[in-house]
Amino acid sequence: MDATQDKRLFLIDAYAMIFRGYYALIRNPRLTSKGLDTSAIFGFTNSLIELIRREKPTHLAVVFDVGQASVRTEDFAEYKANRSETPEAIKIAVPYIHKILEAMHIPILGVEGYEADDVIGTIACKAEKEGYTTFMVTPDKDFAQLVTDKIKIYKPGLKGGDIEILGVEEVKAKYEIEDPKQVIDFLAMMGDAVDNIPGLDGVGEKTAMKFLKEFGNIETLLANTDKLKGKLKEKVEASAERGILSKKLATIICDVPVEFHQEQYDLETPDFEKVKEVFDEIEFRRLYENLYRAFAPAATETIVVSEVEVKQTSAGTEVKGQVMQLDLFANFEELDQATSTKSTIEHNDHLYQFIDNPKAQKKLVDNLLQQKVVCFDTETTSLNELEAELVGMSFSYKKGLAYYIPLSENRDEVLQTLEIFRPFFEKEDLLKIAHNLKFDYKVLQQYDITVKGAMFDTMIAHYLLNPDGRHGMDYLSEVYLNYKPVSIETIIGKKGKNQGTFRDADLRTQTDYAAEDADITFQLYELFAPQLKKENLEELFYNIEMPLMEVLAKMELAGISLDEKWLAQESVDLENDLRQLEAKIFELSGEEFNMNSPKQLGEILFEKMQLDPKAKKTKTGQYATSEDVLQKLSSKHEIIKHILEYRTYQKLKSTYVDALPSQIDKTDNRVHTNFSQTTAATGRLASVNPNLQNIPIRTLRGQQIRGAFVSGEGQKIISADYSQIELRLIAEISGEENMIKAFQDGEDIHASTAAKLFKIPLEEVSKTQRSQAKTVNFGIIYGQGAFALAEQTGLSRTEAKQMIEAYFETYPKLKEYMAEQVSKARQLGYVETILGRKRHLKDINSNNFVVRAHAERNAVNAPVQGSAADVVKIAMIKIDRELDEQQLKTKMLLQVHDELVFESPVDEIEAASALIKKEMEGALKTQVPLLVEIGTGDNWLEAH
DNA sequence: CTAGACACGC
DNA sequence: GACGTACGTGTCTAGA
Repeated sequence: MDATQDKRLFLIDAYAMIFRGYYALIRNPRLTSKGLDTSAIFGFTNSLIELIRREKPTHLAVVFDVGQASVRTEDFAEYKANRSETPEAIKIAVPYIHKILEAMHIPILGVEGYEADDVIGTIACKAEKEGYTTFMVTPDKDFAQLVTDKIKIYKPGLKGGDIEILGVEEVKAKYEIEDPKQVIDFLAMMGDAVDNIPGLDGVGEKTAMKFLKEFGNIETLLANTDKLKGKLKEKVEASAERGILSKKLATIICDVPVEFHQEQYDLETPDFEKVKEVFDEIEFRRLYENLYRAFAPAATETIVVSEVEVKQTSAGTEVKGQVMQLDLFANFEELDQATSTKSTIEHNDHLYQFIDNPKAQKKLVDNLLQQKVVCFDTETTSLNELEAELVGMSFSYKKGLAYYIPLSENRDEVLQTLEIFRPFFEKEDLLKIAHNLKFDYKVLQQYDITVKGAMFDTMIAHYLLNPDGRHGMDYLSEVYLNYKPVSIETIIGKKGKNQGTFRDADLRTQTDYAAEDADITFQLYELFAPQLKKENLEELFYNIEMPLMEVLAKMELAGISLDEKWLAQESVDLENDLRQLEAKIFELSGEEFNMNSPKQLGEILFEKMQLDPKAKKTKTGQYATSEDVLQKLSSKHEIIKHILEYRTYQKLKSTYVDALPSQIDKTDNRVHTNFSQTTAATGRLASVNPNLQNIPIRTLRGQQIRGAFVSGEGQKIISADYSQIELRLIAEISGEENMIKAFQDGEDIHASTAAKLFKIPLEEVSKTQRSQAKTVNFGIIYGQGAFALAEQTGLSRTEAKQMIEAYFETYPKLKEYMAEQVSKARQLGYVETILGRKRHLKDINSNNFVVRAHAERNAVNAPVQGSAADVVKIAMIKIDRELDEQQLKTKMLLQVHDELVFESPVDEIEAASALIKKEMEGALKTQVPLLVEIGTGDNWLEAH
């Protein structure tokens, strides 16, 4: 700003502002520190800083009344007597304010015997001759101060926003007068010129206005009282003296002995250190940051942030920070409310700020659109995306710098604000980072915003880097950034019925939390992105997991319909069956007990009934009563089969029949599961809330529950299943020709395996032999040993061992492959899938047999299970794209590891089925054909 | 409120 | 000689 062109002198009436600040604030909970009421200090200082920030004065001084105003001493006697005692807080405030002003290098003026008004008026007159525009900063509404055309009244608003600036023109217009000095006559008449001095009796605002027009000033009025009538005449004449006194007291004396040396008033940069000392003493935190911002270099909209140095040491990450020079919005006039809120500038490592002004928000978006990489985060009222209402959004594209956009409770207003941000979310070549992006994606989708283009989920990134670990942001921050973020629970309360929502928090708290999340996530991105590249995981990340995230989001939002009527009836039926079984069991055991307690059941079976003298116990000393244990006892007592049946029904009822209806979303009557992309270490998905990946299928009664998953009106369910995908993939990966050939010839793989194992023609394979071969096939996939095999097949240990040997003879490459995986794990510490998904096996060299054996089994299993997961994921992405491309309305609803479930309008079932089968079978180029079995029906059971 | 036992899926 | 298939989630009980 060029001072020679625009010389703006601000003169503050100190006591007036201190009083005003005090009275404005005492209505609020008191600002105290060390037991002192700091309202007056805060009110004044806050207004001062706000003034500097907004107006950028070139010159500034604060004027105090000093001593008795001797010029008016006599007149003051009565005037003062009517004043109430100065509040203690104001007496305390003055010395602190002096200290603050000194530290800020702001001149303190005052002339013995004169009021601040007089001093200001005199200086203003002198400054005018030097070409200044002078602003008298005062909360008073008397315009007697308007001693010259050049002076303006600057009346700061209570909350910083509603300032009022009154110059001559404004005053003339307001009072419809020629000479602004007439205002004092007006005020003297109605008694509003000086505190506690009433004006003329019987004269209010309207009468005063009339008198002003008729007589011009108070003296003329009083000289012509004969023109008045009745009571009014009497009253005015009687109170004439007071009116004159009032005018006299309010008239500014413009010849105070004070010089105006402009250089004395130059606004200088404060001594921040000193100010901070004072602020620290009275515990003003936010004010310091505001002060800092107020003095930030003007006229720049770019971020000037000094770099923060990060040092990795053995003790952890060391962050050395510099002060942020400036934020985005310095000198941005429209930004009324966009004050920075983070109080930790003393840490010098970050700047968090909220922006609630649409113009400023647009500015921010302009800025975001110029970035290549931006991190964002949404804050909502709920973790359930369907219920969640947006409370705010935060953005960060530079470490230590983040913005928070608070959003209205009114949905229409939120939609308006989101329109401003739409270009950001939709920009293709802008990498949008978030932690658990699927959540934000779904929430925004509910507001008609589709996040498009390049995306980066730091949670998924970490999952690929370390699939076994935890991936929560707080955890990652502590581990990788050595920083413990503000816990959400400190804001909204502990989990439970009394937990509030993010909306209940005040804006400053919201800003701190939300901005921090965006900042941290951005920093995690900076760490993880290069690591993904280094570990060759970029392809998997950008081409599989991130696109899959979108597919999953769509599936979850779609949900699936349930036959509630059937479930309700089934609940009743199951309950009846359970009560009958229970009665039977109690009768047989001769005692009533809690059937749902394995502990009680064990005691009944093994102590009271003595069904097995060598009963197995669990590690806690309880009797084991799991299914396999009971199964072996079934011949001993009739009660066992009832118990097993009871258990099955109890499970069906509690987990499915009763639980599922409670998960139905009220708005669309469908259940919306969540597919977790980061929990299964092998690369599989997991389904939660509810888990729709473990809906019964094996037992007849269990199967009926699948029947309750129904298609909507005019639609059918399509279910597509990979046939033996894991076995096919292990054949493929190991290059085992015998197995590959069997698959290529379309043989029944288990029968084929049995034929080879038992060296008999395929046609002669018995049911038992096929079943045994099947068990071995699965055992191989899981790295099972002879002992477990024997247990499952009923063979002896030796027989089982022989069978495994025979198996490896049949499929020699398989044996090789398994050994290779283990040795690869030993050397590299990890194994990987066909797409390079890694699983780290730190226990592979353990001396503990059990631990090591576990790791070895993982070494074999992880690539197989993981590769199968990869293939299904590829298929899902391709199907989603094709459906979109061909504009089909068929929707993917569920994924159950090797099965995909769709809902398809009746008229496109054939097209959709063909498309699905094609994409699934062609997901990966393999020697071994991938076979998909597909079916349709009115519900999931029929489709199978 | 947590750990353990159990049962469902692939 | 040990050793008991992988990966998950949800429900319930018991005990602190």
